Amino acid sequence: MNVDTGVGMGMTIGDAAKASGVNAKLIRYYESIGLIPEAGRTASGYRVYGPSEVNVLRFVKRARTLGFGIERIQRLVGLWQDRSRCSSEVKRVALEHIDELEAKIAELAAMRDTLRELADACHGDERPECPILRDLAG
Amino acid sequence: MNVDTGVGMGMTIGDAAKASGVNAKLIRYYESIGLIPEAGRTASGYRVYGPSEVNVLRFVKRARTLGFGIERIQRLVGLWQDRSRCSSEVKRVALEHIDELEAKIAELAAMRDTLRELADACHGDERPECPILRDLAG
DNA sequence: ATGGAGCTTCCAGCCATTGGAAGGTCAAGG
DNA sequence: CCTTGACCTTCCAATGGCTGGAAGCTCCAT
Repeated sequence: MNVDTGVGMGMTIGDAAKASGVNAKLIRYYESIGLIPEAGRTASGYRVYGPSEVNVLRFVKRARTLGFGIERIQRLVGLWQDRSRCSSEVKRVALEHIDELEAKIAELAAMRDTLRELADACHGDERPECPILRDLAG
Repeated sequence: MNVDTGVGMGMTIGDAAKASGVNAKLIRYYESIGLIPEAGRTASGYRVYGPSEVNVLRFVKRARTLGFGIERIQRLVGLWQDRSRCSSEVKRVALEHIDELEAKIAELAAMRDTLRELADACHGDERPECPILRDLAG
């Protein structure tokens, strides 16, 4: 492969996957939903990636690791590539996400706390009597 | 409606929904995936529910509220209706779920902590410089 | 020339739900 | 008796963020 795009060596989707940590299937998916722009193609139809596309993929990967949803990542990529951005906009996106994380954490922690209490009260032996089931049965 | 099933009044799916807190659509779905047994039917094909079916629905609802997945709820319902169960089995199911909740909470909390640090370091003003984007860009 | 690795597209499934369309049924009011 | 409208039925599609597989094409080394 190694198609010369004029600004450096082009890599296949597999190479871009290795370089970015985003697997090939997912790269195609991201392209299909418009999260990343359509990749260039060789004459035979293979997608071609350069260093800057790989950087975008790495950015997306890191953002996903932090739990951002696709839509927000789209906004973040847009801001990242906008030299006249305000950091306040970026911060707002981050704070929104933090709020959602907090809400989810609180929800899960409430479940855990309730269950912990019920499990602590359960003898966990061969007898049928069980506070967990008593609670679930209302 | 009010079909006499011989053990009390039968209710429609809408009444069962109101009585259990599980909406009609979801009741049908639960039946379709085998979480709950197939409901009886009137001559004209309407599903019929009695008090014990409503109790199962309430049990399922409560278990979902505690975050249990469908498969585990199936096990819990089975144990609930098994008079020769061991409470240790119920407890094991609960503890498995607690472990998963803990893992998820830890994952989300790690995201939140990282983001909080980045957001705290971000000026959030009209300038483009932003630690959040710097982090994401690697 | 052949083999196999890698590329292409498309389709389907995961989880637990929700929404909608198209059509049948029931009870109340005129 | 007939209409209205609330309810019921089934089926199909979408959500988010992937993952897997099938069928077919291309590239490169042997």
